[in-house]
Amino acid sequence: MRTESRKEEIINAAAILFKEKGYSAVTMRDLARAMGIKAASLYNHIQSKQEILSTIIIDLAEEFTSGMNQIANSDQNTIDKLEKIIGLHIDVTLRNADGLASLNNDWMHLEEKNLLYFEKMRRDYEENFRQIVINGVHANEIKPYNIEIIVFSTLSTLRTLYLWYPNQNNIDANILKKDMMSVLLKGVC
Amino acid sequence: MRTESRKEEIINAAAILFKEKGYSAVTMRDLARAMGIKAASLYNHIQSKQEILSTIIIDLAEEFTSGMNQIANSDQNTIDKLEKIIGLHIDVTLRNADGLASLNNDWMHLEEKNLLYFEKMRRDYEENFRQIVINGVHANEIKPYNIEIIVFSTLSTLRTLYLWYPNQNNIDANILKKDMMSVLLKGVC
DNA sequence: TTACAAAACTAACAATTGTTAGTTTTAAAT
DNA sequence: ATTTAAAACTAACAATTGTTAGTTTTGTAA
Repeated sequence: MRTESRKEEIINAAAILFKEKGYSAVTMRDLARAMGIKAASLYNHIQSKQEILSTIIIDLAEEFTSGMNQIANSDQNTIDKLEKIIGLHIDVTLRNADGLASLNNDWMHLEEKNLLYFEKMRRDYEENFRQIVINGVHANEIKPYNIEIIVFSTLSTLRTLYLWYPNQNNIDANILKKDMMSVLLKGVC
Repeated sequence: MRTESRKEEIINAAAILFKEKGYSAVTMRDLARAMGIKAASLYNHIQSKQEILSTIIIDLAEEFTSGMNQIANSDQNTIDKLEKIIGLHIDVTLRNADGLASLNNDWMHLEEKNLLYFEKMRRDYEENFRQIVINGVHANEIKPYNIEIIVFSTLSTLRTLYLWYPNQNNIDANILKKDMMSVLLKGVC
């Protein structure tokens, strides 16, 4: 197993702290304390607090972008695509739940350039999702409810997984995927 | 129409700023600038930055608590109760979407006493919700999926309404309630 | 043992933070 | 016109912020 570099250790520790209190409330001295070193020592490994944030968020956003593009460009039916999207969110959540907190709550603290890049990726992701739902309605695979409400309610659940899943002990990822499909698509009553 | 006091104006302005950047990233000078006065002048109306945050969050949490208690103690069937809960979230979101951002993202910055009070209200709210779902399953009104997944996916959507609803121009509240019921309960395919 | 790079340290900085004290302005009631 | 309370102001504070400069320690390869 690949041992993580000191820089990666710092970024992971930062993600945990950012999850607990948000980017702005975490000081470099907090982060240093969590690493067992002094704040100035962090700068042997990272360039700035901002670099930590953008690494966490942009890496995750690119992961979602890449995953979504593959799914959207595939020739599966709507239900299969939605299943793949749910799987994507569950996989990313399992691998990096802490980072997802920053992506969801601290993206607005990215500096200009990365902020624009992030916002474009998020817009594109949502647009891909919306098109899949629209196609599903046209193909009679999805009920003709208000598109925006379907997109919003589904995405809001998937985006919030990071808050919930780490607290559920031993729900197997595959069982979760199956149940999440049922609840999100087939309804509960 | 009741004119709002200067203190209420400050709290409303603060809620908007907290929504945009989070509690920790908003300075008293930011807030003063938004009000068109100097930072020190704010203290003629409020006691502290912390008081602003706790007013925003605790008022909203008590509103949810009171609404949920009425619903949980009523003798309606499960579906009607869920409909009332959805209505509660939509009503609160319509009235104070900005404040809900703080409730969702900045509750951890409450000081000890209010933090414990808030966490208890949130626990009780969730437990009430869970019991309603459990009773619904027993009464065969709700499909016997994993309870935690039903509770999580529904609540995550309702909690995130504040991000989405203000951006939808003129979706009537009653239509939204009806569609949200359909999507959350009857499924989309 | 020496050499060297990685990674820690101490000390300090300029800027920003929430907040206080004391004073002046504004506007309505007498 | 005078009084009074509300609401603004200026000036300053002590603490905390992200970050830099320069130095010392640590561990590994030659």
